Amino acid sequence: MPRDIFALIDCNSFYAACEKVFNPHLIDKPVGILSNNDGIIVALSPELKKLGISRGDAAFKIDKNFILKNGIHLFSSNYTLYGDMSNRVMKTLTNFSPDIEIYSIDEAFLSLQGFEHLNLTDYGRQIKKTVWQHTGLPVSVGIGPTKTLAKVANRFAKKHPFIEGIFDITDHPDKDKILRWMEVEHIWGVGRQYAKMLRSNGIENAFQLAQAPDSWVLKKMTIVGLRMVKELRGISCLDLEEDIPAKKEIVSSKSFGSPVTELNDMQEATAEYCLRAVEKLREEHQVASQITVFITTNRFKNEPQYANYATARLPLPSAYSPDFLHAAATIMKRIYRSGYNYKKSGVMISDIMHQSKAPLDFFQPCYLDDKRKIIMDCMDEINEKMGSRQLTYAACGIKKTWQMKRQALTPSYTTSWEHIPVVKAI
DNA sequence: TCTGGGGTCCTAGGACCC
DNA sequence: TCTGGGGTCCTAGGACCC
Repeated sequence: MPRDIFALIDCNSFYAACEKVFNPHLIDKPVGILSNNDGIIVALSPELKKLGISRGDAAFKIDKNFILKNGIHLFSSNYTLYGDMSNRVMKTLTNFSPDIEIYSIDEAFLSLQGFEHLNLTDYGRQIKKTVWQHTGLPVSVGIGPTKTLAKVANRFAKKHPFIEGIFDITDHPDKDKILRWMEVEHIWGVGRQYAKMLRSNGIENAFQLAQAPDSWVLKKMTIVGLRMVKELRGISCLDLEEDIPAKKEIVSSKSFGSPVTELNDMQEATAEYCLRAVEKLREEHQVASQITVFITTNRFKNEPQYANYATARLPLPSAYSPDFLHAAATIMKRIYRSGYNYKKSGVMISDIMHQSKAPLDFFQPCYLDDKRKIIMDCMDEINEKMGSRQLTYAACGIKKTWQMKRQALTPSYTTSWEHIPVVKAI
């Protein structure tokens, strides 16, 4: 069995880079992308990082004069745009290997097994160049015998401009040195808690972690941690996952643009999230029979706090929006208490199965067995063509005082005819 | 004034059954 | 005084990822 070879391709500052593609005057400018409700910075261009801004900083805390003086541009997050750009990147990557795992919106693993006769660093360079030509997005390429080492190589490539964004750690003479350079908190699979634990046990970098005894790692970090440590040693434990597994739960939740106090508003907002969740369910051709609704106040505020949730089961698995809207409204009535400033609500759909496996029932209307599916398909099609929520339910309300703030949203350049960029002859 | 949203996996412990 | 033990299923909580 030949050993595995993985490449991890990762877009640099993805959200900020997407904005720059369609706003060329932003190139070399500090750009930041905001979370929902324009609350915090979730993505930043290198130029913004250099000014001392970090992921997680509150947007309003950045001084207005500082923004003007440094030519900083902050945008609301435009997931429609980023999702579409992501598809273009992934489509390009499929030209470079038949085996691809789309790991996140801005990352993919490729298997390069069978490509060993090539100079893989050159191949990585070709990948980078092609993605740039097709999309205008810069990527980094890390190559290694395990996914975890490919991640290490990718980070090394990103942090060392002189190697131009491509690094192959396989059989590299400085491998140990690089593992020593890799601090534990940056290893894939080590988060805040584990990093703290490891450091308090004198383990500060990937090299030291790779030396730790199996039994100790197993005890402290479960089987997941042990797999990761083996991968650092060059033993591949994580396979490429090419088939996108069916979702086991679907969540839709959002913070409100401003605090909500009334039951009616809570129900409307939650109906909106519920609708989105069931839409996602239908996109995957699935049905579900369980719904959970949760609500919470703002835990950062010094005021009375309340959080609650409850679950309901549908008599039969369904993907018919009104089934879920009805259940959600009933749950909300049960868990809502007046006298609080609510910050957020959400809907989780679980107990999911493919629609072809849904049981039928002679005595009750079933999703696939009557007009319900036809109505849903029709609604989805109209909304797809005419813009989302052209056709919706009154349960979602009209005033929508709770709607999130997005004051600096860029156009949907690639997915809306109205927003498509126009080239003008001068 | 702010502090996102959407997922997965693993483990421990309780309920229940035989 | 002693009050099994093993298996399965479910849930909550904790860790991680982007």
